[in-house]
Amino acid sequence: MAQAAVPYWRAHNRDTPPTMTDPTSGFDLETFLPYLLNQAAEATSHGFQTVYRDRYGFTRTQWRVLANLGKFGAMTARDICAISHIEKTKVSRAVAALEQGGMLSRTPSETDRRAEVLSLTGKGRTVFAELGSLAVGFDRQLRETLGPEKAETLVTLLRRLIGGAPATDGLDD
Amino acid sequence: MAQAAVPYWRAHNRDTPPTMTDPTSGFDLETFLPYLLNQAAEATSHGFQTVYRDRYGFTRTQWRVLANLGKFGAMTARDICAISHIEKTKVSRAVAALEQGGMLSRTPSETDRRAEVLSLTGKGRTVFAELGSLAVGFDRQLRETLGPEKAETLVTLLRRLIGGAPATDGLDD
DNA sequence: TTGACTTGGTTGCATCCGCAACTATAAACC
DNA sequence: GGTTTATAGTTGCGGATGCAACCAAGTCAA
Repeated sequence: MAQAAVPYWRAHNRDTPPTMTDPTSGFDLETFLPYLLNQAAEATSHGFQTVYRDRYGFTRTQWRVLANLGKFGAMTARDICAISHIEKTKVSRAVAALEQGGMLSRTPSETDRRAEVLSLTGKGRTVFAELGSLAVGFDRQLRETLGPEKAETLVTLLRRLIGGAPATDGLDD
Repeated sequence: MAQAAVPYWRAHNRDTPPTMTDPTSGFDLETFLPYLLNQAAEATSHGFQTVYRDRYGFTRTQWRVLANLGKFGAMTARDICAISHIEKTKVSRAVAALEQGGMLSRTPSETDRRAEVLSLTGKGRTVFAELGSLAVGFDRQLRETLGPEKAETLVTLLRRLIGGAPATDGLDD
C-alpha cells in the first residue's frame, strides 16, 4: 500500500472523486498487474513509436523484429519468435514488410529446408544503428524518471514476469 | 547488470547463441524498457484475456472499460480516458459494445449536454464481480512469481512510468 | 449577441492483428 | 521404406485499432 498519498485519479483531470463503489470482490484495478503493465507499455512505447513510424513507416512489430536482428544477428523467424515472444504470424508479416523495404534478406537454411535465415542488409543495419542510438536516449529519459537502481530492479522484475520464472531463483531481498 | 547468469536466450529453445553482433550503438534491446514492458504486458495479459473473451466475448479494451466502471462507479467516457489512458475512440467503441451487450447504460450529463454518464447495469455489475474475482486469483499467481514486496515495488515503478512523474517525489531508497 | 476556440464523443477508412487453416519439410516410430 | 506426428512459415478473413475528420455543445471575450 505504498504511495496512496496522491489519490491517483486526482493526478488526472477529474475534480470529483470517482465515488469508488467497488461493490463486492476484493479486486483492485489499481494494482492489477496486467492492467498496469499494459498502461506502462502503451505509455512508454507510444513516444518512441512516433520516431520509427515517422522516419521509416515502421510498425511496432517491424521495429522489434529489426531490433532483434540488429542486436542478435542473423537468425530464423522461429528464433525471433522464441526470443521476443512475438506471434509467428506477426513476425512473418513484419519480415515480409522489412524485406519489401530492403531492410533484410532471406537465405535458405542449410540444415532445414523449411526455414530461412534472416539477416539485415547494409541499409537495415544503418537504420538499426540510427534508431538504436535514438532508443538509447529515449530509454535514458525513462530511467531518469525512475532512478538507476529502480530501473535495474524493474528490468529484473519484468524479465521474471516474461519468463514466468518462480520467485525462488537465487536473488531475493 | 544483475542476473546475467542465465544467458536469456538459453532459456528459450535456441541451442546456438544468437552471435550477438551488436554493430555500433550502445543500444541494448535486452534492457530497453518499452520492449520489456510490452513483452511483460503481452505475456501477463494474454492469459487473462482468454477468460473474459471465452466467457463474455469481451475485447481487452471492453474488459478494461468495464473494470474501470466497476471499480470507480459511474463516470463519463472522458473520465475513463483520463484515468485509464485509453484512446478515446477505443473507449467510445468499447462503450458502444458494452451497451449493446447490456452491460452499461448511458444517461445524459446534467451539467454538460455533450457528455453522457456511463454506469454499469445490474448485469454489468454481476459480470464485473465474476471477472473481478477471477482477476484476483490471476493477479495472485503473478505476484507469487515475484514475491509480495517485489510485486509492490513493481506497482510503484509502473505507476511512476505511467504518470511520467520525476524520480524525486518523496519515496526513494 | 457574435465569433473564435476548445472539448466530449462518434465515425470512415486504412491498417494491423488474432486465430485457424494450410503447405512443405522434418523427425519419430514401426 | 512408410506412416504418423511435429514444426517453419504463410495466408484468409473477420474483427480491433489509429488517426484524422467531423458534429454538437461549452467557453471565453469583445
